[in-house]
Amino acid sequence: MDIIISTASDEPIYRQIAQQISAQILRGDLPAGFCLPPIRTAAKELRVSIITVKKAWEELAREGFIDSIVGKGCFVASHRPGRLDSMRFQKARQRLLNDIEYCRSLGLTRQELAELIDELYED
Amino acid sequence: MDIIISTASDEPIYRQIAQQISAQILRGDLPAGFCLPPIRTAAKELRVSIITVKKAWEELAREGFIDSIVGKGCFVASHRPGRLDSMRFQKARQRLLNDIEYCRSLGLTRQELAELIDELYED
Amino acid sequence: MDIIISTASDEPIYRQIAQQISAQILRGDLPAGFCLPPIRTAAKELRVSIITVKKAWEELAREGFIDSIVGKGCFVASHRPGRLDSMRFQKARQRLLNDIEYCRSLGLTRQELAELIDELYED
Amino acid sequence: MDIIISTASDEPIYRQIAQQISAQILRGDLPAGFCLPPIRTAAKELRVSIITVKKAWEELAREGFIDSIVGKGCFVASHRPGRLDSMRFQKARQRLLNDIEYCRSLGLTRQELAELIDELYED
DNA sequence: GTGGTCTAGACCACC
DNA sequence: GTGGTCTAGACCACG
Repeated sequence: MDIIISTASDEPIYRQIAQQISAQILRGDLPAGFCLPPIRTAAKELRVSIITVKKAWEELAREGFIDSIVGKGCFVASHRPGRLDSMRFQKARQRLLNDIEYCRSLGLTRQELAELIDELYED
Repeated sequence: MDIIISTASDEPIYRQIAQQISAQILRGDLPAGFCLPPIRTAAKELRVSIITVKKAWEELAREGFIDSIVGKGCFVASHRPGRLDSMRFQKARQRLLNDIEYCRSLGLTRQELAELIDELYED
Repeated sequence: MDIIISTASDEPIYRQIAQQISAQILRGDLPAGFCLPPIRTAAKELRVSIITVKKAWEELAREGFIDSIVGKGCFVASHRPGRLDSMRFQKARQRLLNDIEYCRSLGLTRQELAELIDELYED
Repeated sequence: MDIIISTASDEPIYRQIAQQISAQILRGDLPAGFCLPPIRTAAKELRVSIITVKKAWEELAREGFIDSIVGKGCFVASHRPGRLDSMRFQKARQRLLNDIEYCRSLGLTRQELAELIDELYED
């Protein structure tokens, strides 16, 4: 449960949770078959409502990241080889698409954009 | 009023308007002193509520892009040389920050990120 | 709001609602652009919790049947021609698949199955 | 014990077991008087909890497919001639009823339904 | 013990 | 007014 919640963010809490867990799965930190903590436990640990955790788990199940089995728990789903990697790029692409377009509408050249991103990547 | 509104987007309408106008100012399409149309006119042309346009104008004024003069209208603010350019980068930086971090959490290397951005910049 | 809820059914209420509305859309009874009643109104009319209606609306939005616009309402989405018809068959196929297999495991011949279905179609 | 269990299915495990055994009885694969394995043995073989097998056996007994004799075991019940066959159709009818109605609500004609079933029966 | 559903009631941003 | 999120607390079926 390596999750950081920011109440300041405009991203809803349940989505923050889902995104961070899906990122962990995509990175390979959570292997297939791994059992997520029960929603009640996770809720207590993250200091949020059970329902908020449940919404996050639901989103993960809907996107195919986990399988939820009543009475047993929620488990990281297994994917065919290479699938995770392509999803990783797809997710990144989705997220970046609008921003790149926005930067272009700002008149940034390709060169300027590349430099900006390099600077930000360092943190 | 070269503005495209998408009701499907999750970005609120007033913010879509404000962003597109600020981008036009930053690009230099709207010069300092340019008079924005009155909110009622803009609302009619964009087919949105007056209150929506008002919020957009307010956001632009808050960010210092326009000055509102009671009884006369809203005018594009003038900036000292180089200021617009630095704002352009600041806006882009703000927008990209979270997403670059997300891409890093996905495990993308600097190289992979650069390639992805290049690909997206082409459209 | 031509919806019948059966508390006896093992199908959850929110899913009964979603299925009946999606069926109405697929049949063409609810045209593209049609505005669904607000969740509070629908909840009152159907005598269920607001949340139950919301879950139904969410499911419909997730499946692309409706678009939900904050502050305005939920509207039947438009589809390209022929799309609704193919979805109609896809939905039916999904639903029947398991049952046909079950009937086969029961040893029903194709002929017996056809007769049974004919009988049931009449009600 | 020719039984396949899918934890992914939304059908509870005990019901999957009961359905597959009842199908075997209805098909005549398990003759009257046949002795089912003791629940502990079955549980071990199927890799499920004892309580799950117990529930499956109970369901079968409730439906009249088996008789449970304390201290001796569970035996496939005997039926008067023709009874099994009528039960076979009754089971199929039960299962198909809701789905045929759903297909009708989708606006499928009798003809379309028949073609769809034919297609699915082939697998 | 687990997840799934349903409930009531609150606050928020947007239009 | 609208939908979106978060809250607390209940009951159920399943294993």
